[in-house]
Amino acid sequence: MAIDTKQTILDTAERLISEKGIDAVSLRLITSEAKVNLAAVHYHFGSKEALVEKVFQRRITPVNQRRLQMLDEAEARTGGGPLPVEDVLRALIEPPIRLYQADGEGRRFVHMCGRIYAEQADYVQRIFDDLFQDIVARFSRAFGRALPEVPDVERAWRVHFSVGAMIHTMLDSERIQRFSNGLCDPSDADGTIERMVRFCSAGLRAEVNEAAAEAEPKNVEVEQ
Amino acid sequence: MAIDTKQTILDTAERLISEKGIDAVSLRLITSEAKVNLAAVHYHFGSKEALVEKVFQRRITPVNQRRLQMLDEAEARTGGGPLPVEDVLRALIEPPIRLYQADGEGRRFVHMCGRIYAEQADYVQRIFDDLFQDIVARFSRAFGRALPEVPDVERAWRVHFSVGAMIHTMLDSERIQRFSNGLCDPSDADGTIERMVRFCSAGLRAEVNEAAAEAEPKNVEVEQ
DNA sequence: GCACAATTAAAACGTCCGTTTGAATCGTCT
DNA sequence: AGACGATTCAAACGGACGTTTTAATTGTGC
Repeated sequence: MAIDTKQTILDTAERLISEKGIDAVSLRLITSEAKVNLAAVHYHFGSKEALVEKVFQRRITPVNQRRLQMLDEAEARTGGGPLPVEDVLRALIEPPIRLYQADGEGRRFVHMCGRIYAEQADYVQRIFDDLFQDIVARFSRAFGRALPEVPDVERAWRVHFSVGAMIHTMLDSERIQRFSNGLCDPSDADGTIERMVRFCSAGLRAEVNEAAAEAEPKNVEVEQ
Repeated sequence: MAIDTKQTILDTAERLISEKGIDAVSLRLITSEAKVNLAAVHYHFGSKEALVEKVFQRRITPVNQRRLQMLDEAEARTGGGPLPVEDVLRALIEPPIRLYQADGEGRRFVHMCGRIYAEQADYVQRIFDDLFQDIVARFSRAFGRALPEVPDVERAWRVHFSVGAMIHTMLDSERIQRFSNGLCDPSDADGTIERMVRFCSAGLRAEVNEAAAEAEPKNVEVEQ
């Protein structure tokens, strides 16, 4: 049946890509493990690129929807008052990390997400940027509201660092277990989320280094 | 002349890998841009893997030496007293980031470093782990000395987050320029370093969430 | 039950890859 | 000058890849 073939390909591709990366996984490997014909990928998806996009989009869409929903809820909770930066961070971090704990499927996706973010191929970058355009815009504004006392430049850098901590944890959650001699348990989603929120909120709210801030005001062209 | 060929291959490979990633760069591309014969790679290096290792090792070795040297200096400065976490962070972060500002070569290497760290192939992971074994050990101890009040588990997580911020900045330094509409200048090494140190030190020193810390003490097997 | 579209199947296509081969060339020393 | 190791070169090898083609099979509406 068609739907089963399509689903099986998607599931198998997701699993293999999350384990090995996009380049290292051939269509022949995917189709042989999925027990479907090699040509089925092109029949159902058109190309490997389109398959990769579908695999990624299928999972990231609900994650990003949940992110926006949590941000909406956080903003609704505050009314017009100050927006706690912890809430913004949680909205950004919790949906993907929570998946890691959920089941094997979720864990696979989180790995794949990190892998894809780190991927260098142009078409992957394009897929990524397309799917994250709204998220970037909404969260940039939210962090601005949550941290009005932090200058724009500093805030942009610190959000960048926070995203780095998140991506790195998603991509490399096993490495921390190895490097910490098993002390840290990356499958503890609640703990991971709370620790990351704690770490990033402290970093985001740190006092601004005045010396560095004053050294900055050379005119910077704002593009686009 | 032999040395020139070898150097040219190394330089060209470094440039191309930093731009496109390992998998996306073929030996044919490297040798054609370097204007040397295809077989020269195998003559001088033995294999593509060995070339990649050499390319990476050539640059990372002095970086890691400088890191250890800065850590030594920081520890010498304190005598037996408390070790400022900012000094440890600076020893970790400054050597690679400083390269970014230095010249085109350095910038290329920093990109490549981020790319390689994110690479999924097994042999790349092996190269990386080999070259970083000492660094991991020394810095783990240094962070322990600098943050005795932070429990081991929390500190391991926070160092992991800090490394994530660093890797992400090394890998994706252009993305912050784009996302911040040109506000942030990744070629300002001093600013980048100070901001990252500020961010990470605040995160590393944040108060430990007691609820999370108390939820933790299930017995965790320490492997190896 | 038949016609027709949707799907699956097997095989081949052309391309690019890392690697190897064997001869030609270069540099250096006697 | 001649010999010999070091290096360069053109060419080919075998394999893997994404994609395409063409035929067989299946499912569905009349």
